[in-house]
This record gives sequence, C-alpha cells and structure tokens, in this order.
Amino acid sequence: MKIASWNVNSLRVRLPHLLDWLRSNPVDVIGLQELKLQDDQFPLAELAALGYHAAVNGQKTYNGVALLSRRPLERVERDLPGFADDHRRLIAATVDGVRVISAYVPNGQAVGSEKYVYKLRWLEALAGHLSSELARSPQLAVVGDFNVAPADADVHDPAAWDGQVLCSEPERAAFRALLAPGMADAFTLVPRPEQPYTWWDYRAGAFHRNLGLRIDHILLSSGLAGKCASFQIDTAPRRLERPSDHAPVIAHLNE
DNA sequence: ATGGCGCGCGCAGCGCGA
Repeated sequence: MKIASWNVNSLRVRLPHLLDWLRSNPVDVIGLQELKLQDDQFPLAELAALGYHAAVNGQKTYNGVALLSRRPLERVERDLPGFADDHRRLIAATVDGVRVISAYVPNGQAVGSEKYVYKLRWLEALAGHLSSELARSPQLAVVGDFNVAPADADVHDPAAWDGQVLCSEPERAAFRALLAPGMADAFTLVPRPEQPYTWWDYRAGAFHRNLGLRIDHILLSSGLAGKCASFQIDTAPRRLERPSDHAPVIAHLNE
C-alpha cells in the first residue's frame, strides 16, 4: 500500500499537476491539504476518471482537506471531535481496514500570537484524538502538513529559524506528543534521503537553493510502521510552472 | 528573513501562508 500526502495550495490551480502526478504515481491513498474550495467545487469527476474515490472537507478561500483512495472510503469523519473550530482541517476514513487521517495543522503565524496559541491547542486536541483513534484502529496513518519541523536537521538554516514559528520548542514538543501514543514518523524509519525538505518559500529562489523545511509528514502506528519500506519526497512537481510550495510525500508499506 | 512570491477575493490592494 502506498500512502501519500500533498499540500496543493489551491486545488483549483493545482488540479492539472495533481492529475498528472497521480497518473505517474498511482498511490493507493493520498491526503490533500489547502484545497481552498468548497465541497461542491471539488473535482470529483476528474478524479473518478483516474479511479479515485474521494471524501472531502472543503472550505472557501482557506484550509480544506480531502482523502482520495482507489478502494472505497468507509466511516468518513470530519474535523476534530469536541474541538469547536470554523476551520476545515481534518478528515478521516477507513480503507481496507487502515484508518487514514488527512490533517492541515494551523500555521501559527508567529510565536506568541493568537494563531500560535490556537495551533498549540489544535495539536493538543489532535494528540488526544489520536489516542482514541488508536484504541479503535490499531492500523492508523496520519498524513498531512503538520507545520512543524521536528528537529534542527529538518531545517536548512537552524540558527536563523531557532525559536521561530514551525521550529519552536513548544511546537516540537506538541509534535512529539502526537507520537507518544505509539506513532512513528515514517521519515525516520528508513535511511535518511539526501534531500529531506518538503516545503520551500516561493520567494528568493528558495527552492533552487534548496532552502527548505521538512514539515509534511506521514505518521504510522506500530501496526503499520514495521511494514514501511520507503519514504519518498517527490520534488518533481515543485519544478513545474505555478507549483505548490509543498512537495508530495509517499510512504510505501509492504504486503 | 528586511523583503523577496503566490493564492483568494474581487477589481485595489490586502490577509494569509510558512
């Protein structure tokens, strides 16, 4: 089973890239983030033509997440239970007995800001939710844009980013708390690739200078982590005209 | 990293992302 994740930064703009990518990379499941469109704008027909079922939690202008799957999506649930939130940032579904969550963690804007506080609250609620999901679904994969670079090795210039949003210690602690109930960061399960980043700023030629961060992740429960054969970051779509600022990531699970 | 770009909204220029 191949499970992928991609923050597309506007599905309307990026649909041609997504369709081309799925033709070359026929993954079993992919979580999408930052759709920036409502459910009734979602390109169901184009994706169905490629053989994908879809479950959508859309929102106009901001946020919006989805799951695409070659096999039917069952037990679809939207948002974090018990967490009052206008943002459409989470969708879950079960595929062949594997529970998959696509998450778009808040950006946080700046350390100490209201949005930063909201981000930490959201991550805390997600950690609580993962504990209960794991109890029900031992085969659990959480994919998405976590907006946290877990360690200095995930940052092109750790000194410049030291203590900044995406890299601050409270955010990193909140990320580790997601792993505490028994999840593994798939990136850490395989040999480290030469190029570890998944996001590059649009400005200042950051991509061409490889000034990036690793903030898009695939978390696997212990039931799945043992099957993880590879973790790929596909930088090819980032070279296209009008790219998303994020690269798709793929975890390959054996058997 | 001072900012630089790209998106949506909506028709100018701003809020937001990371």
